[in-house]
Amino acid sequence: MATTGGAAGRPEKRKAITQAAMVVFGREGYVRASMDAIAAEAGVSKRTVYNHFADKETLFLSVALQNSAELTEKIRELMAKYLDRVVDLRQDLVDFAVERARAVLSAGEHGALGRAIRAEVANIPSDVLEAWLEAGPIASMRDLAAHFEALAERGLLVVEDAGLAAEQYTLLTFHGIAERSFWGALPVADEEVVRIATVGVDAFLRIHGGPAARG
Amino acid sequence: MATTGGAAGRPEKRKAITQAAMVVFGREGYVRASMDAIAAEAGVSKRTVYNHFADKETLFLSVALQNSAELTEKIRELMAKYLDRVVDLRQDLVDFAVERARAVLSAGEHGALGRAIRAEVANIPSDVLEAWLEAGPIASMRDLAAHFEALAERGLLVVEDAGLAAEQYTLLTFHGIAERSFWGALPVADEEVVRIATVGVDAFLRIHGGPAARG
DNA sequence: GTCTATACAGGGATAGAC
DNA sequence: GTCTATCCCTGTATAGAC
Repeated sequence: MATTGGAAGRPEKRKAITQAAMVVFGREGYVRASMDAIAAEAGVSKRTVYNHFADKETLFLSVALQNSAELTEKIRELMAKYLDRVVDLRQDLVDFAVERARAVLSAGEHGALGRAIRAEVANIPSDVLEAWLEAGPIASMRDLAAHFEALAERGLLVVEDAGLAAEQYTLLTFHGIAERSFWGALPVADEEVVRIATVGVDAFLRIHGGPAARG
Repeated sequence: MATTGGAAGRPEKRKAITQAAMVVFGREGYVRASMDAIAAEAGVSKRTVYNHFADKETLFLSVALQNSAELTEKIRELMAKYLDRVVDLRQDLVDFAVERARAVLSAGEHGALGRAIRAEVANIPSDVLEAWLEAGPIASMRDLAAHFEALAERGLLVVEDAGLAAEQYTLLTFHGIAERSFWGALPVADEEVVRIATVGVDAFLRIHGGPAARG
């Protein structure tokens, strides 16, 4: 399977194509999405799509990697906003959980494409899948672990293994929401998202809450 | 979308068709799977398949419901084995988590079809989806909650809300494994499954462990 | 010289006809 | 149980337009 896209043509067209591919792949899934529909969504001719990307699979893998990098960056910003200068740990952990769920599971380009990628995992070449994991979920988990380590140094958390704490926080908050919505395929009420995040954070703090967080 | 299958024809043929459909839908996913492949796998003619099921979608939804009921029953048996007469709570919770993950995420008929269903969630009519949830994940969660309530009465667990405890146990043990394997699409080493389950149970017991479980 | 528009070849799918 | 009508998709080719 080829994994690189061509480089010819105008860059603004290329951007329109990748953007359209995210929308259509996200909406229809890989198999159902047609190159005709992507070309139409991008407002370019199909020939132009094939001028930039060798074939359907190359286009898909390309936008998958791009999407995972963008999403990691977005989550990084959310961590900077909520976890860099923590004053109310519980509230900040809840807010971060809610906003992360919104970002990752949004019906918009990010969440929908992520679902399409997960559905195709068995058909993605392993080197590309590893690159996707590394640029996406693994990178975010590392970022979160680093923040938890900093919080532990302030006595707000007690963690032997910050990576493990990051995974448990993610399971208890994010995955509860992801499962309920089938990774964004079905809508979940906002109050429900907040409720799951709050309950999850409380459970997390029972495991890893530090002395400085009590009282 | 039709949701009922026809009733004509020999029952053993019908069973061969549903079995084959689980295998092929599980292996290929809904869109890629062809009715030809299902007929061949079942060892019947395609006409026979259409004689029992109106169309591809009807067949898929039918086996989805059947699969979820079977899986719920299997998990029920696992609970009876590990959670009915608990002597070593931690060990039994770990064993149940490992066996449940094996059952649900198995590469065989059960896990693979579950992945196909999850990938198609957005295209499944909501009444069928609700029936699937009710016969599957929701039923299992209720069963688990009932067991946790019994364990709480023995002082082995402390739970205000047994349903919540069941969900947190599931998140901390099962979903950690499900996520790592993309719901069974990728293999996960047996030791890794045991490790995740053990760490998850320890975290769960920090939240909900009762006085009778300590020492 | 890249883009649009369109048409076309080749393959495979569903669903129904015989 | 085979055979086939009809449709759709991928990827290429052939025109002309800015």
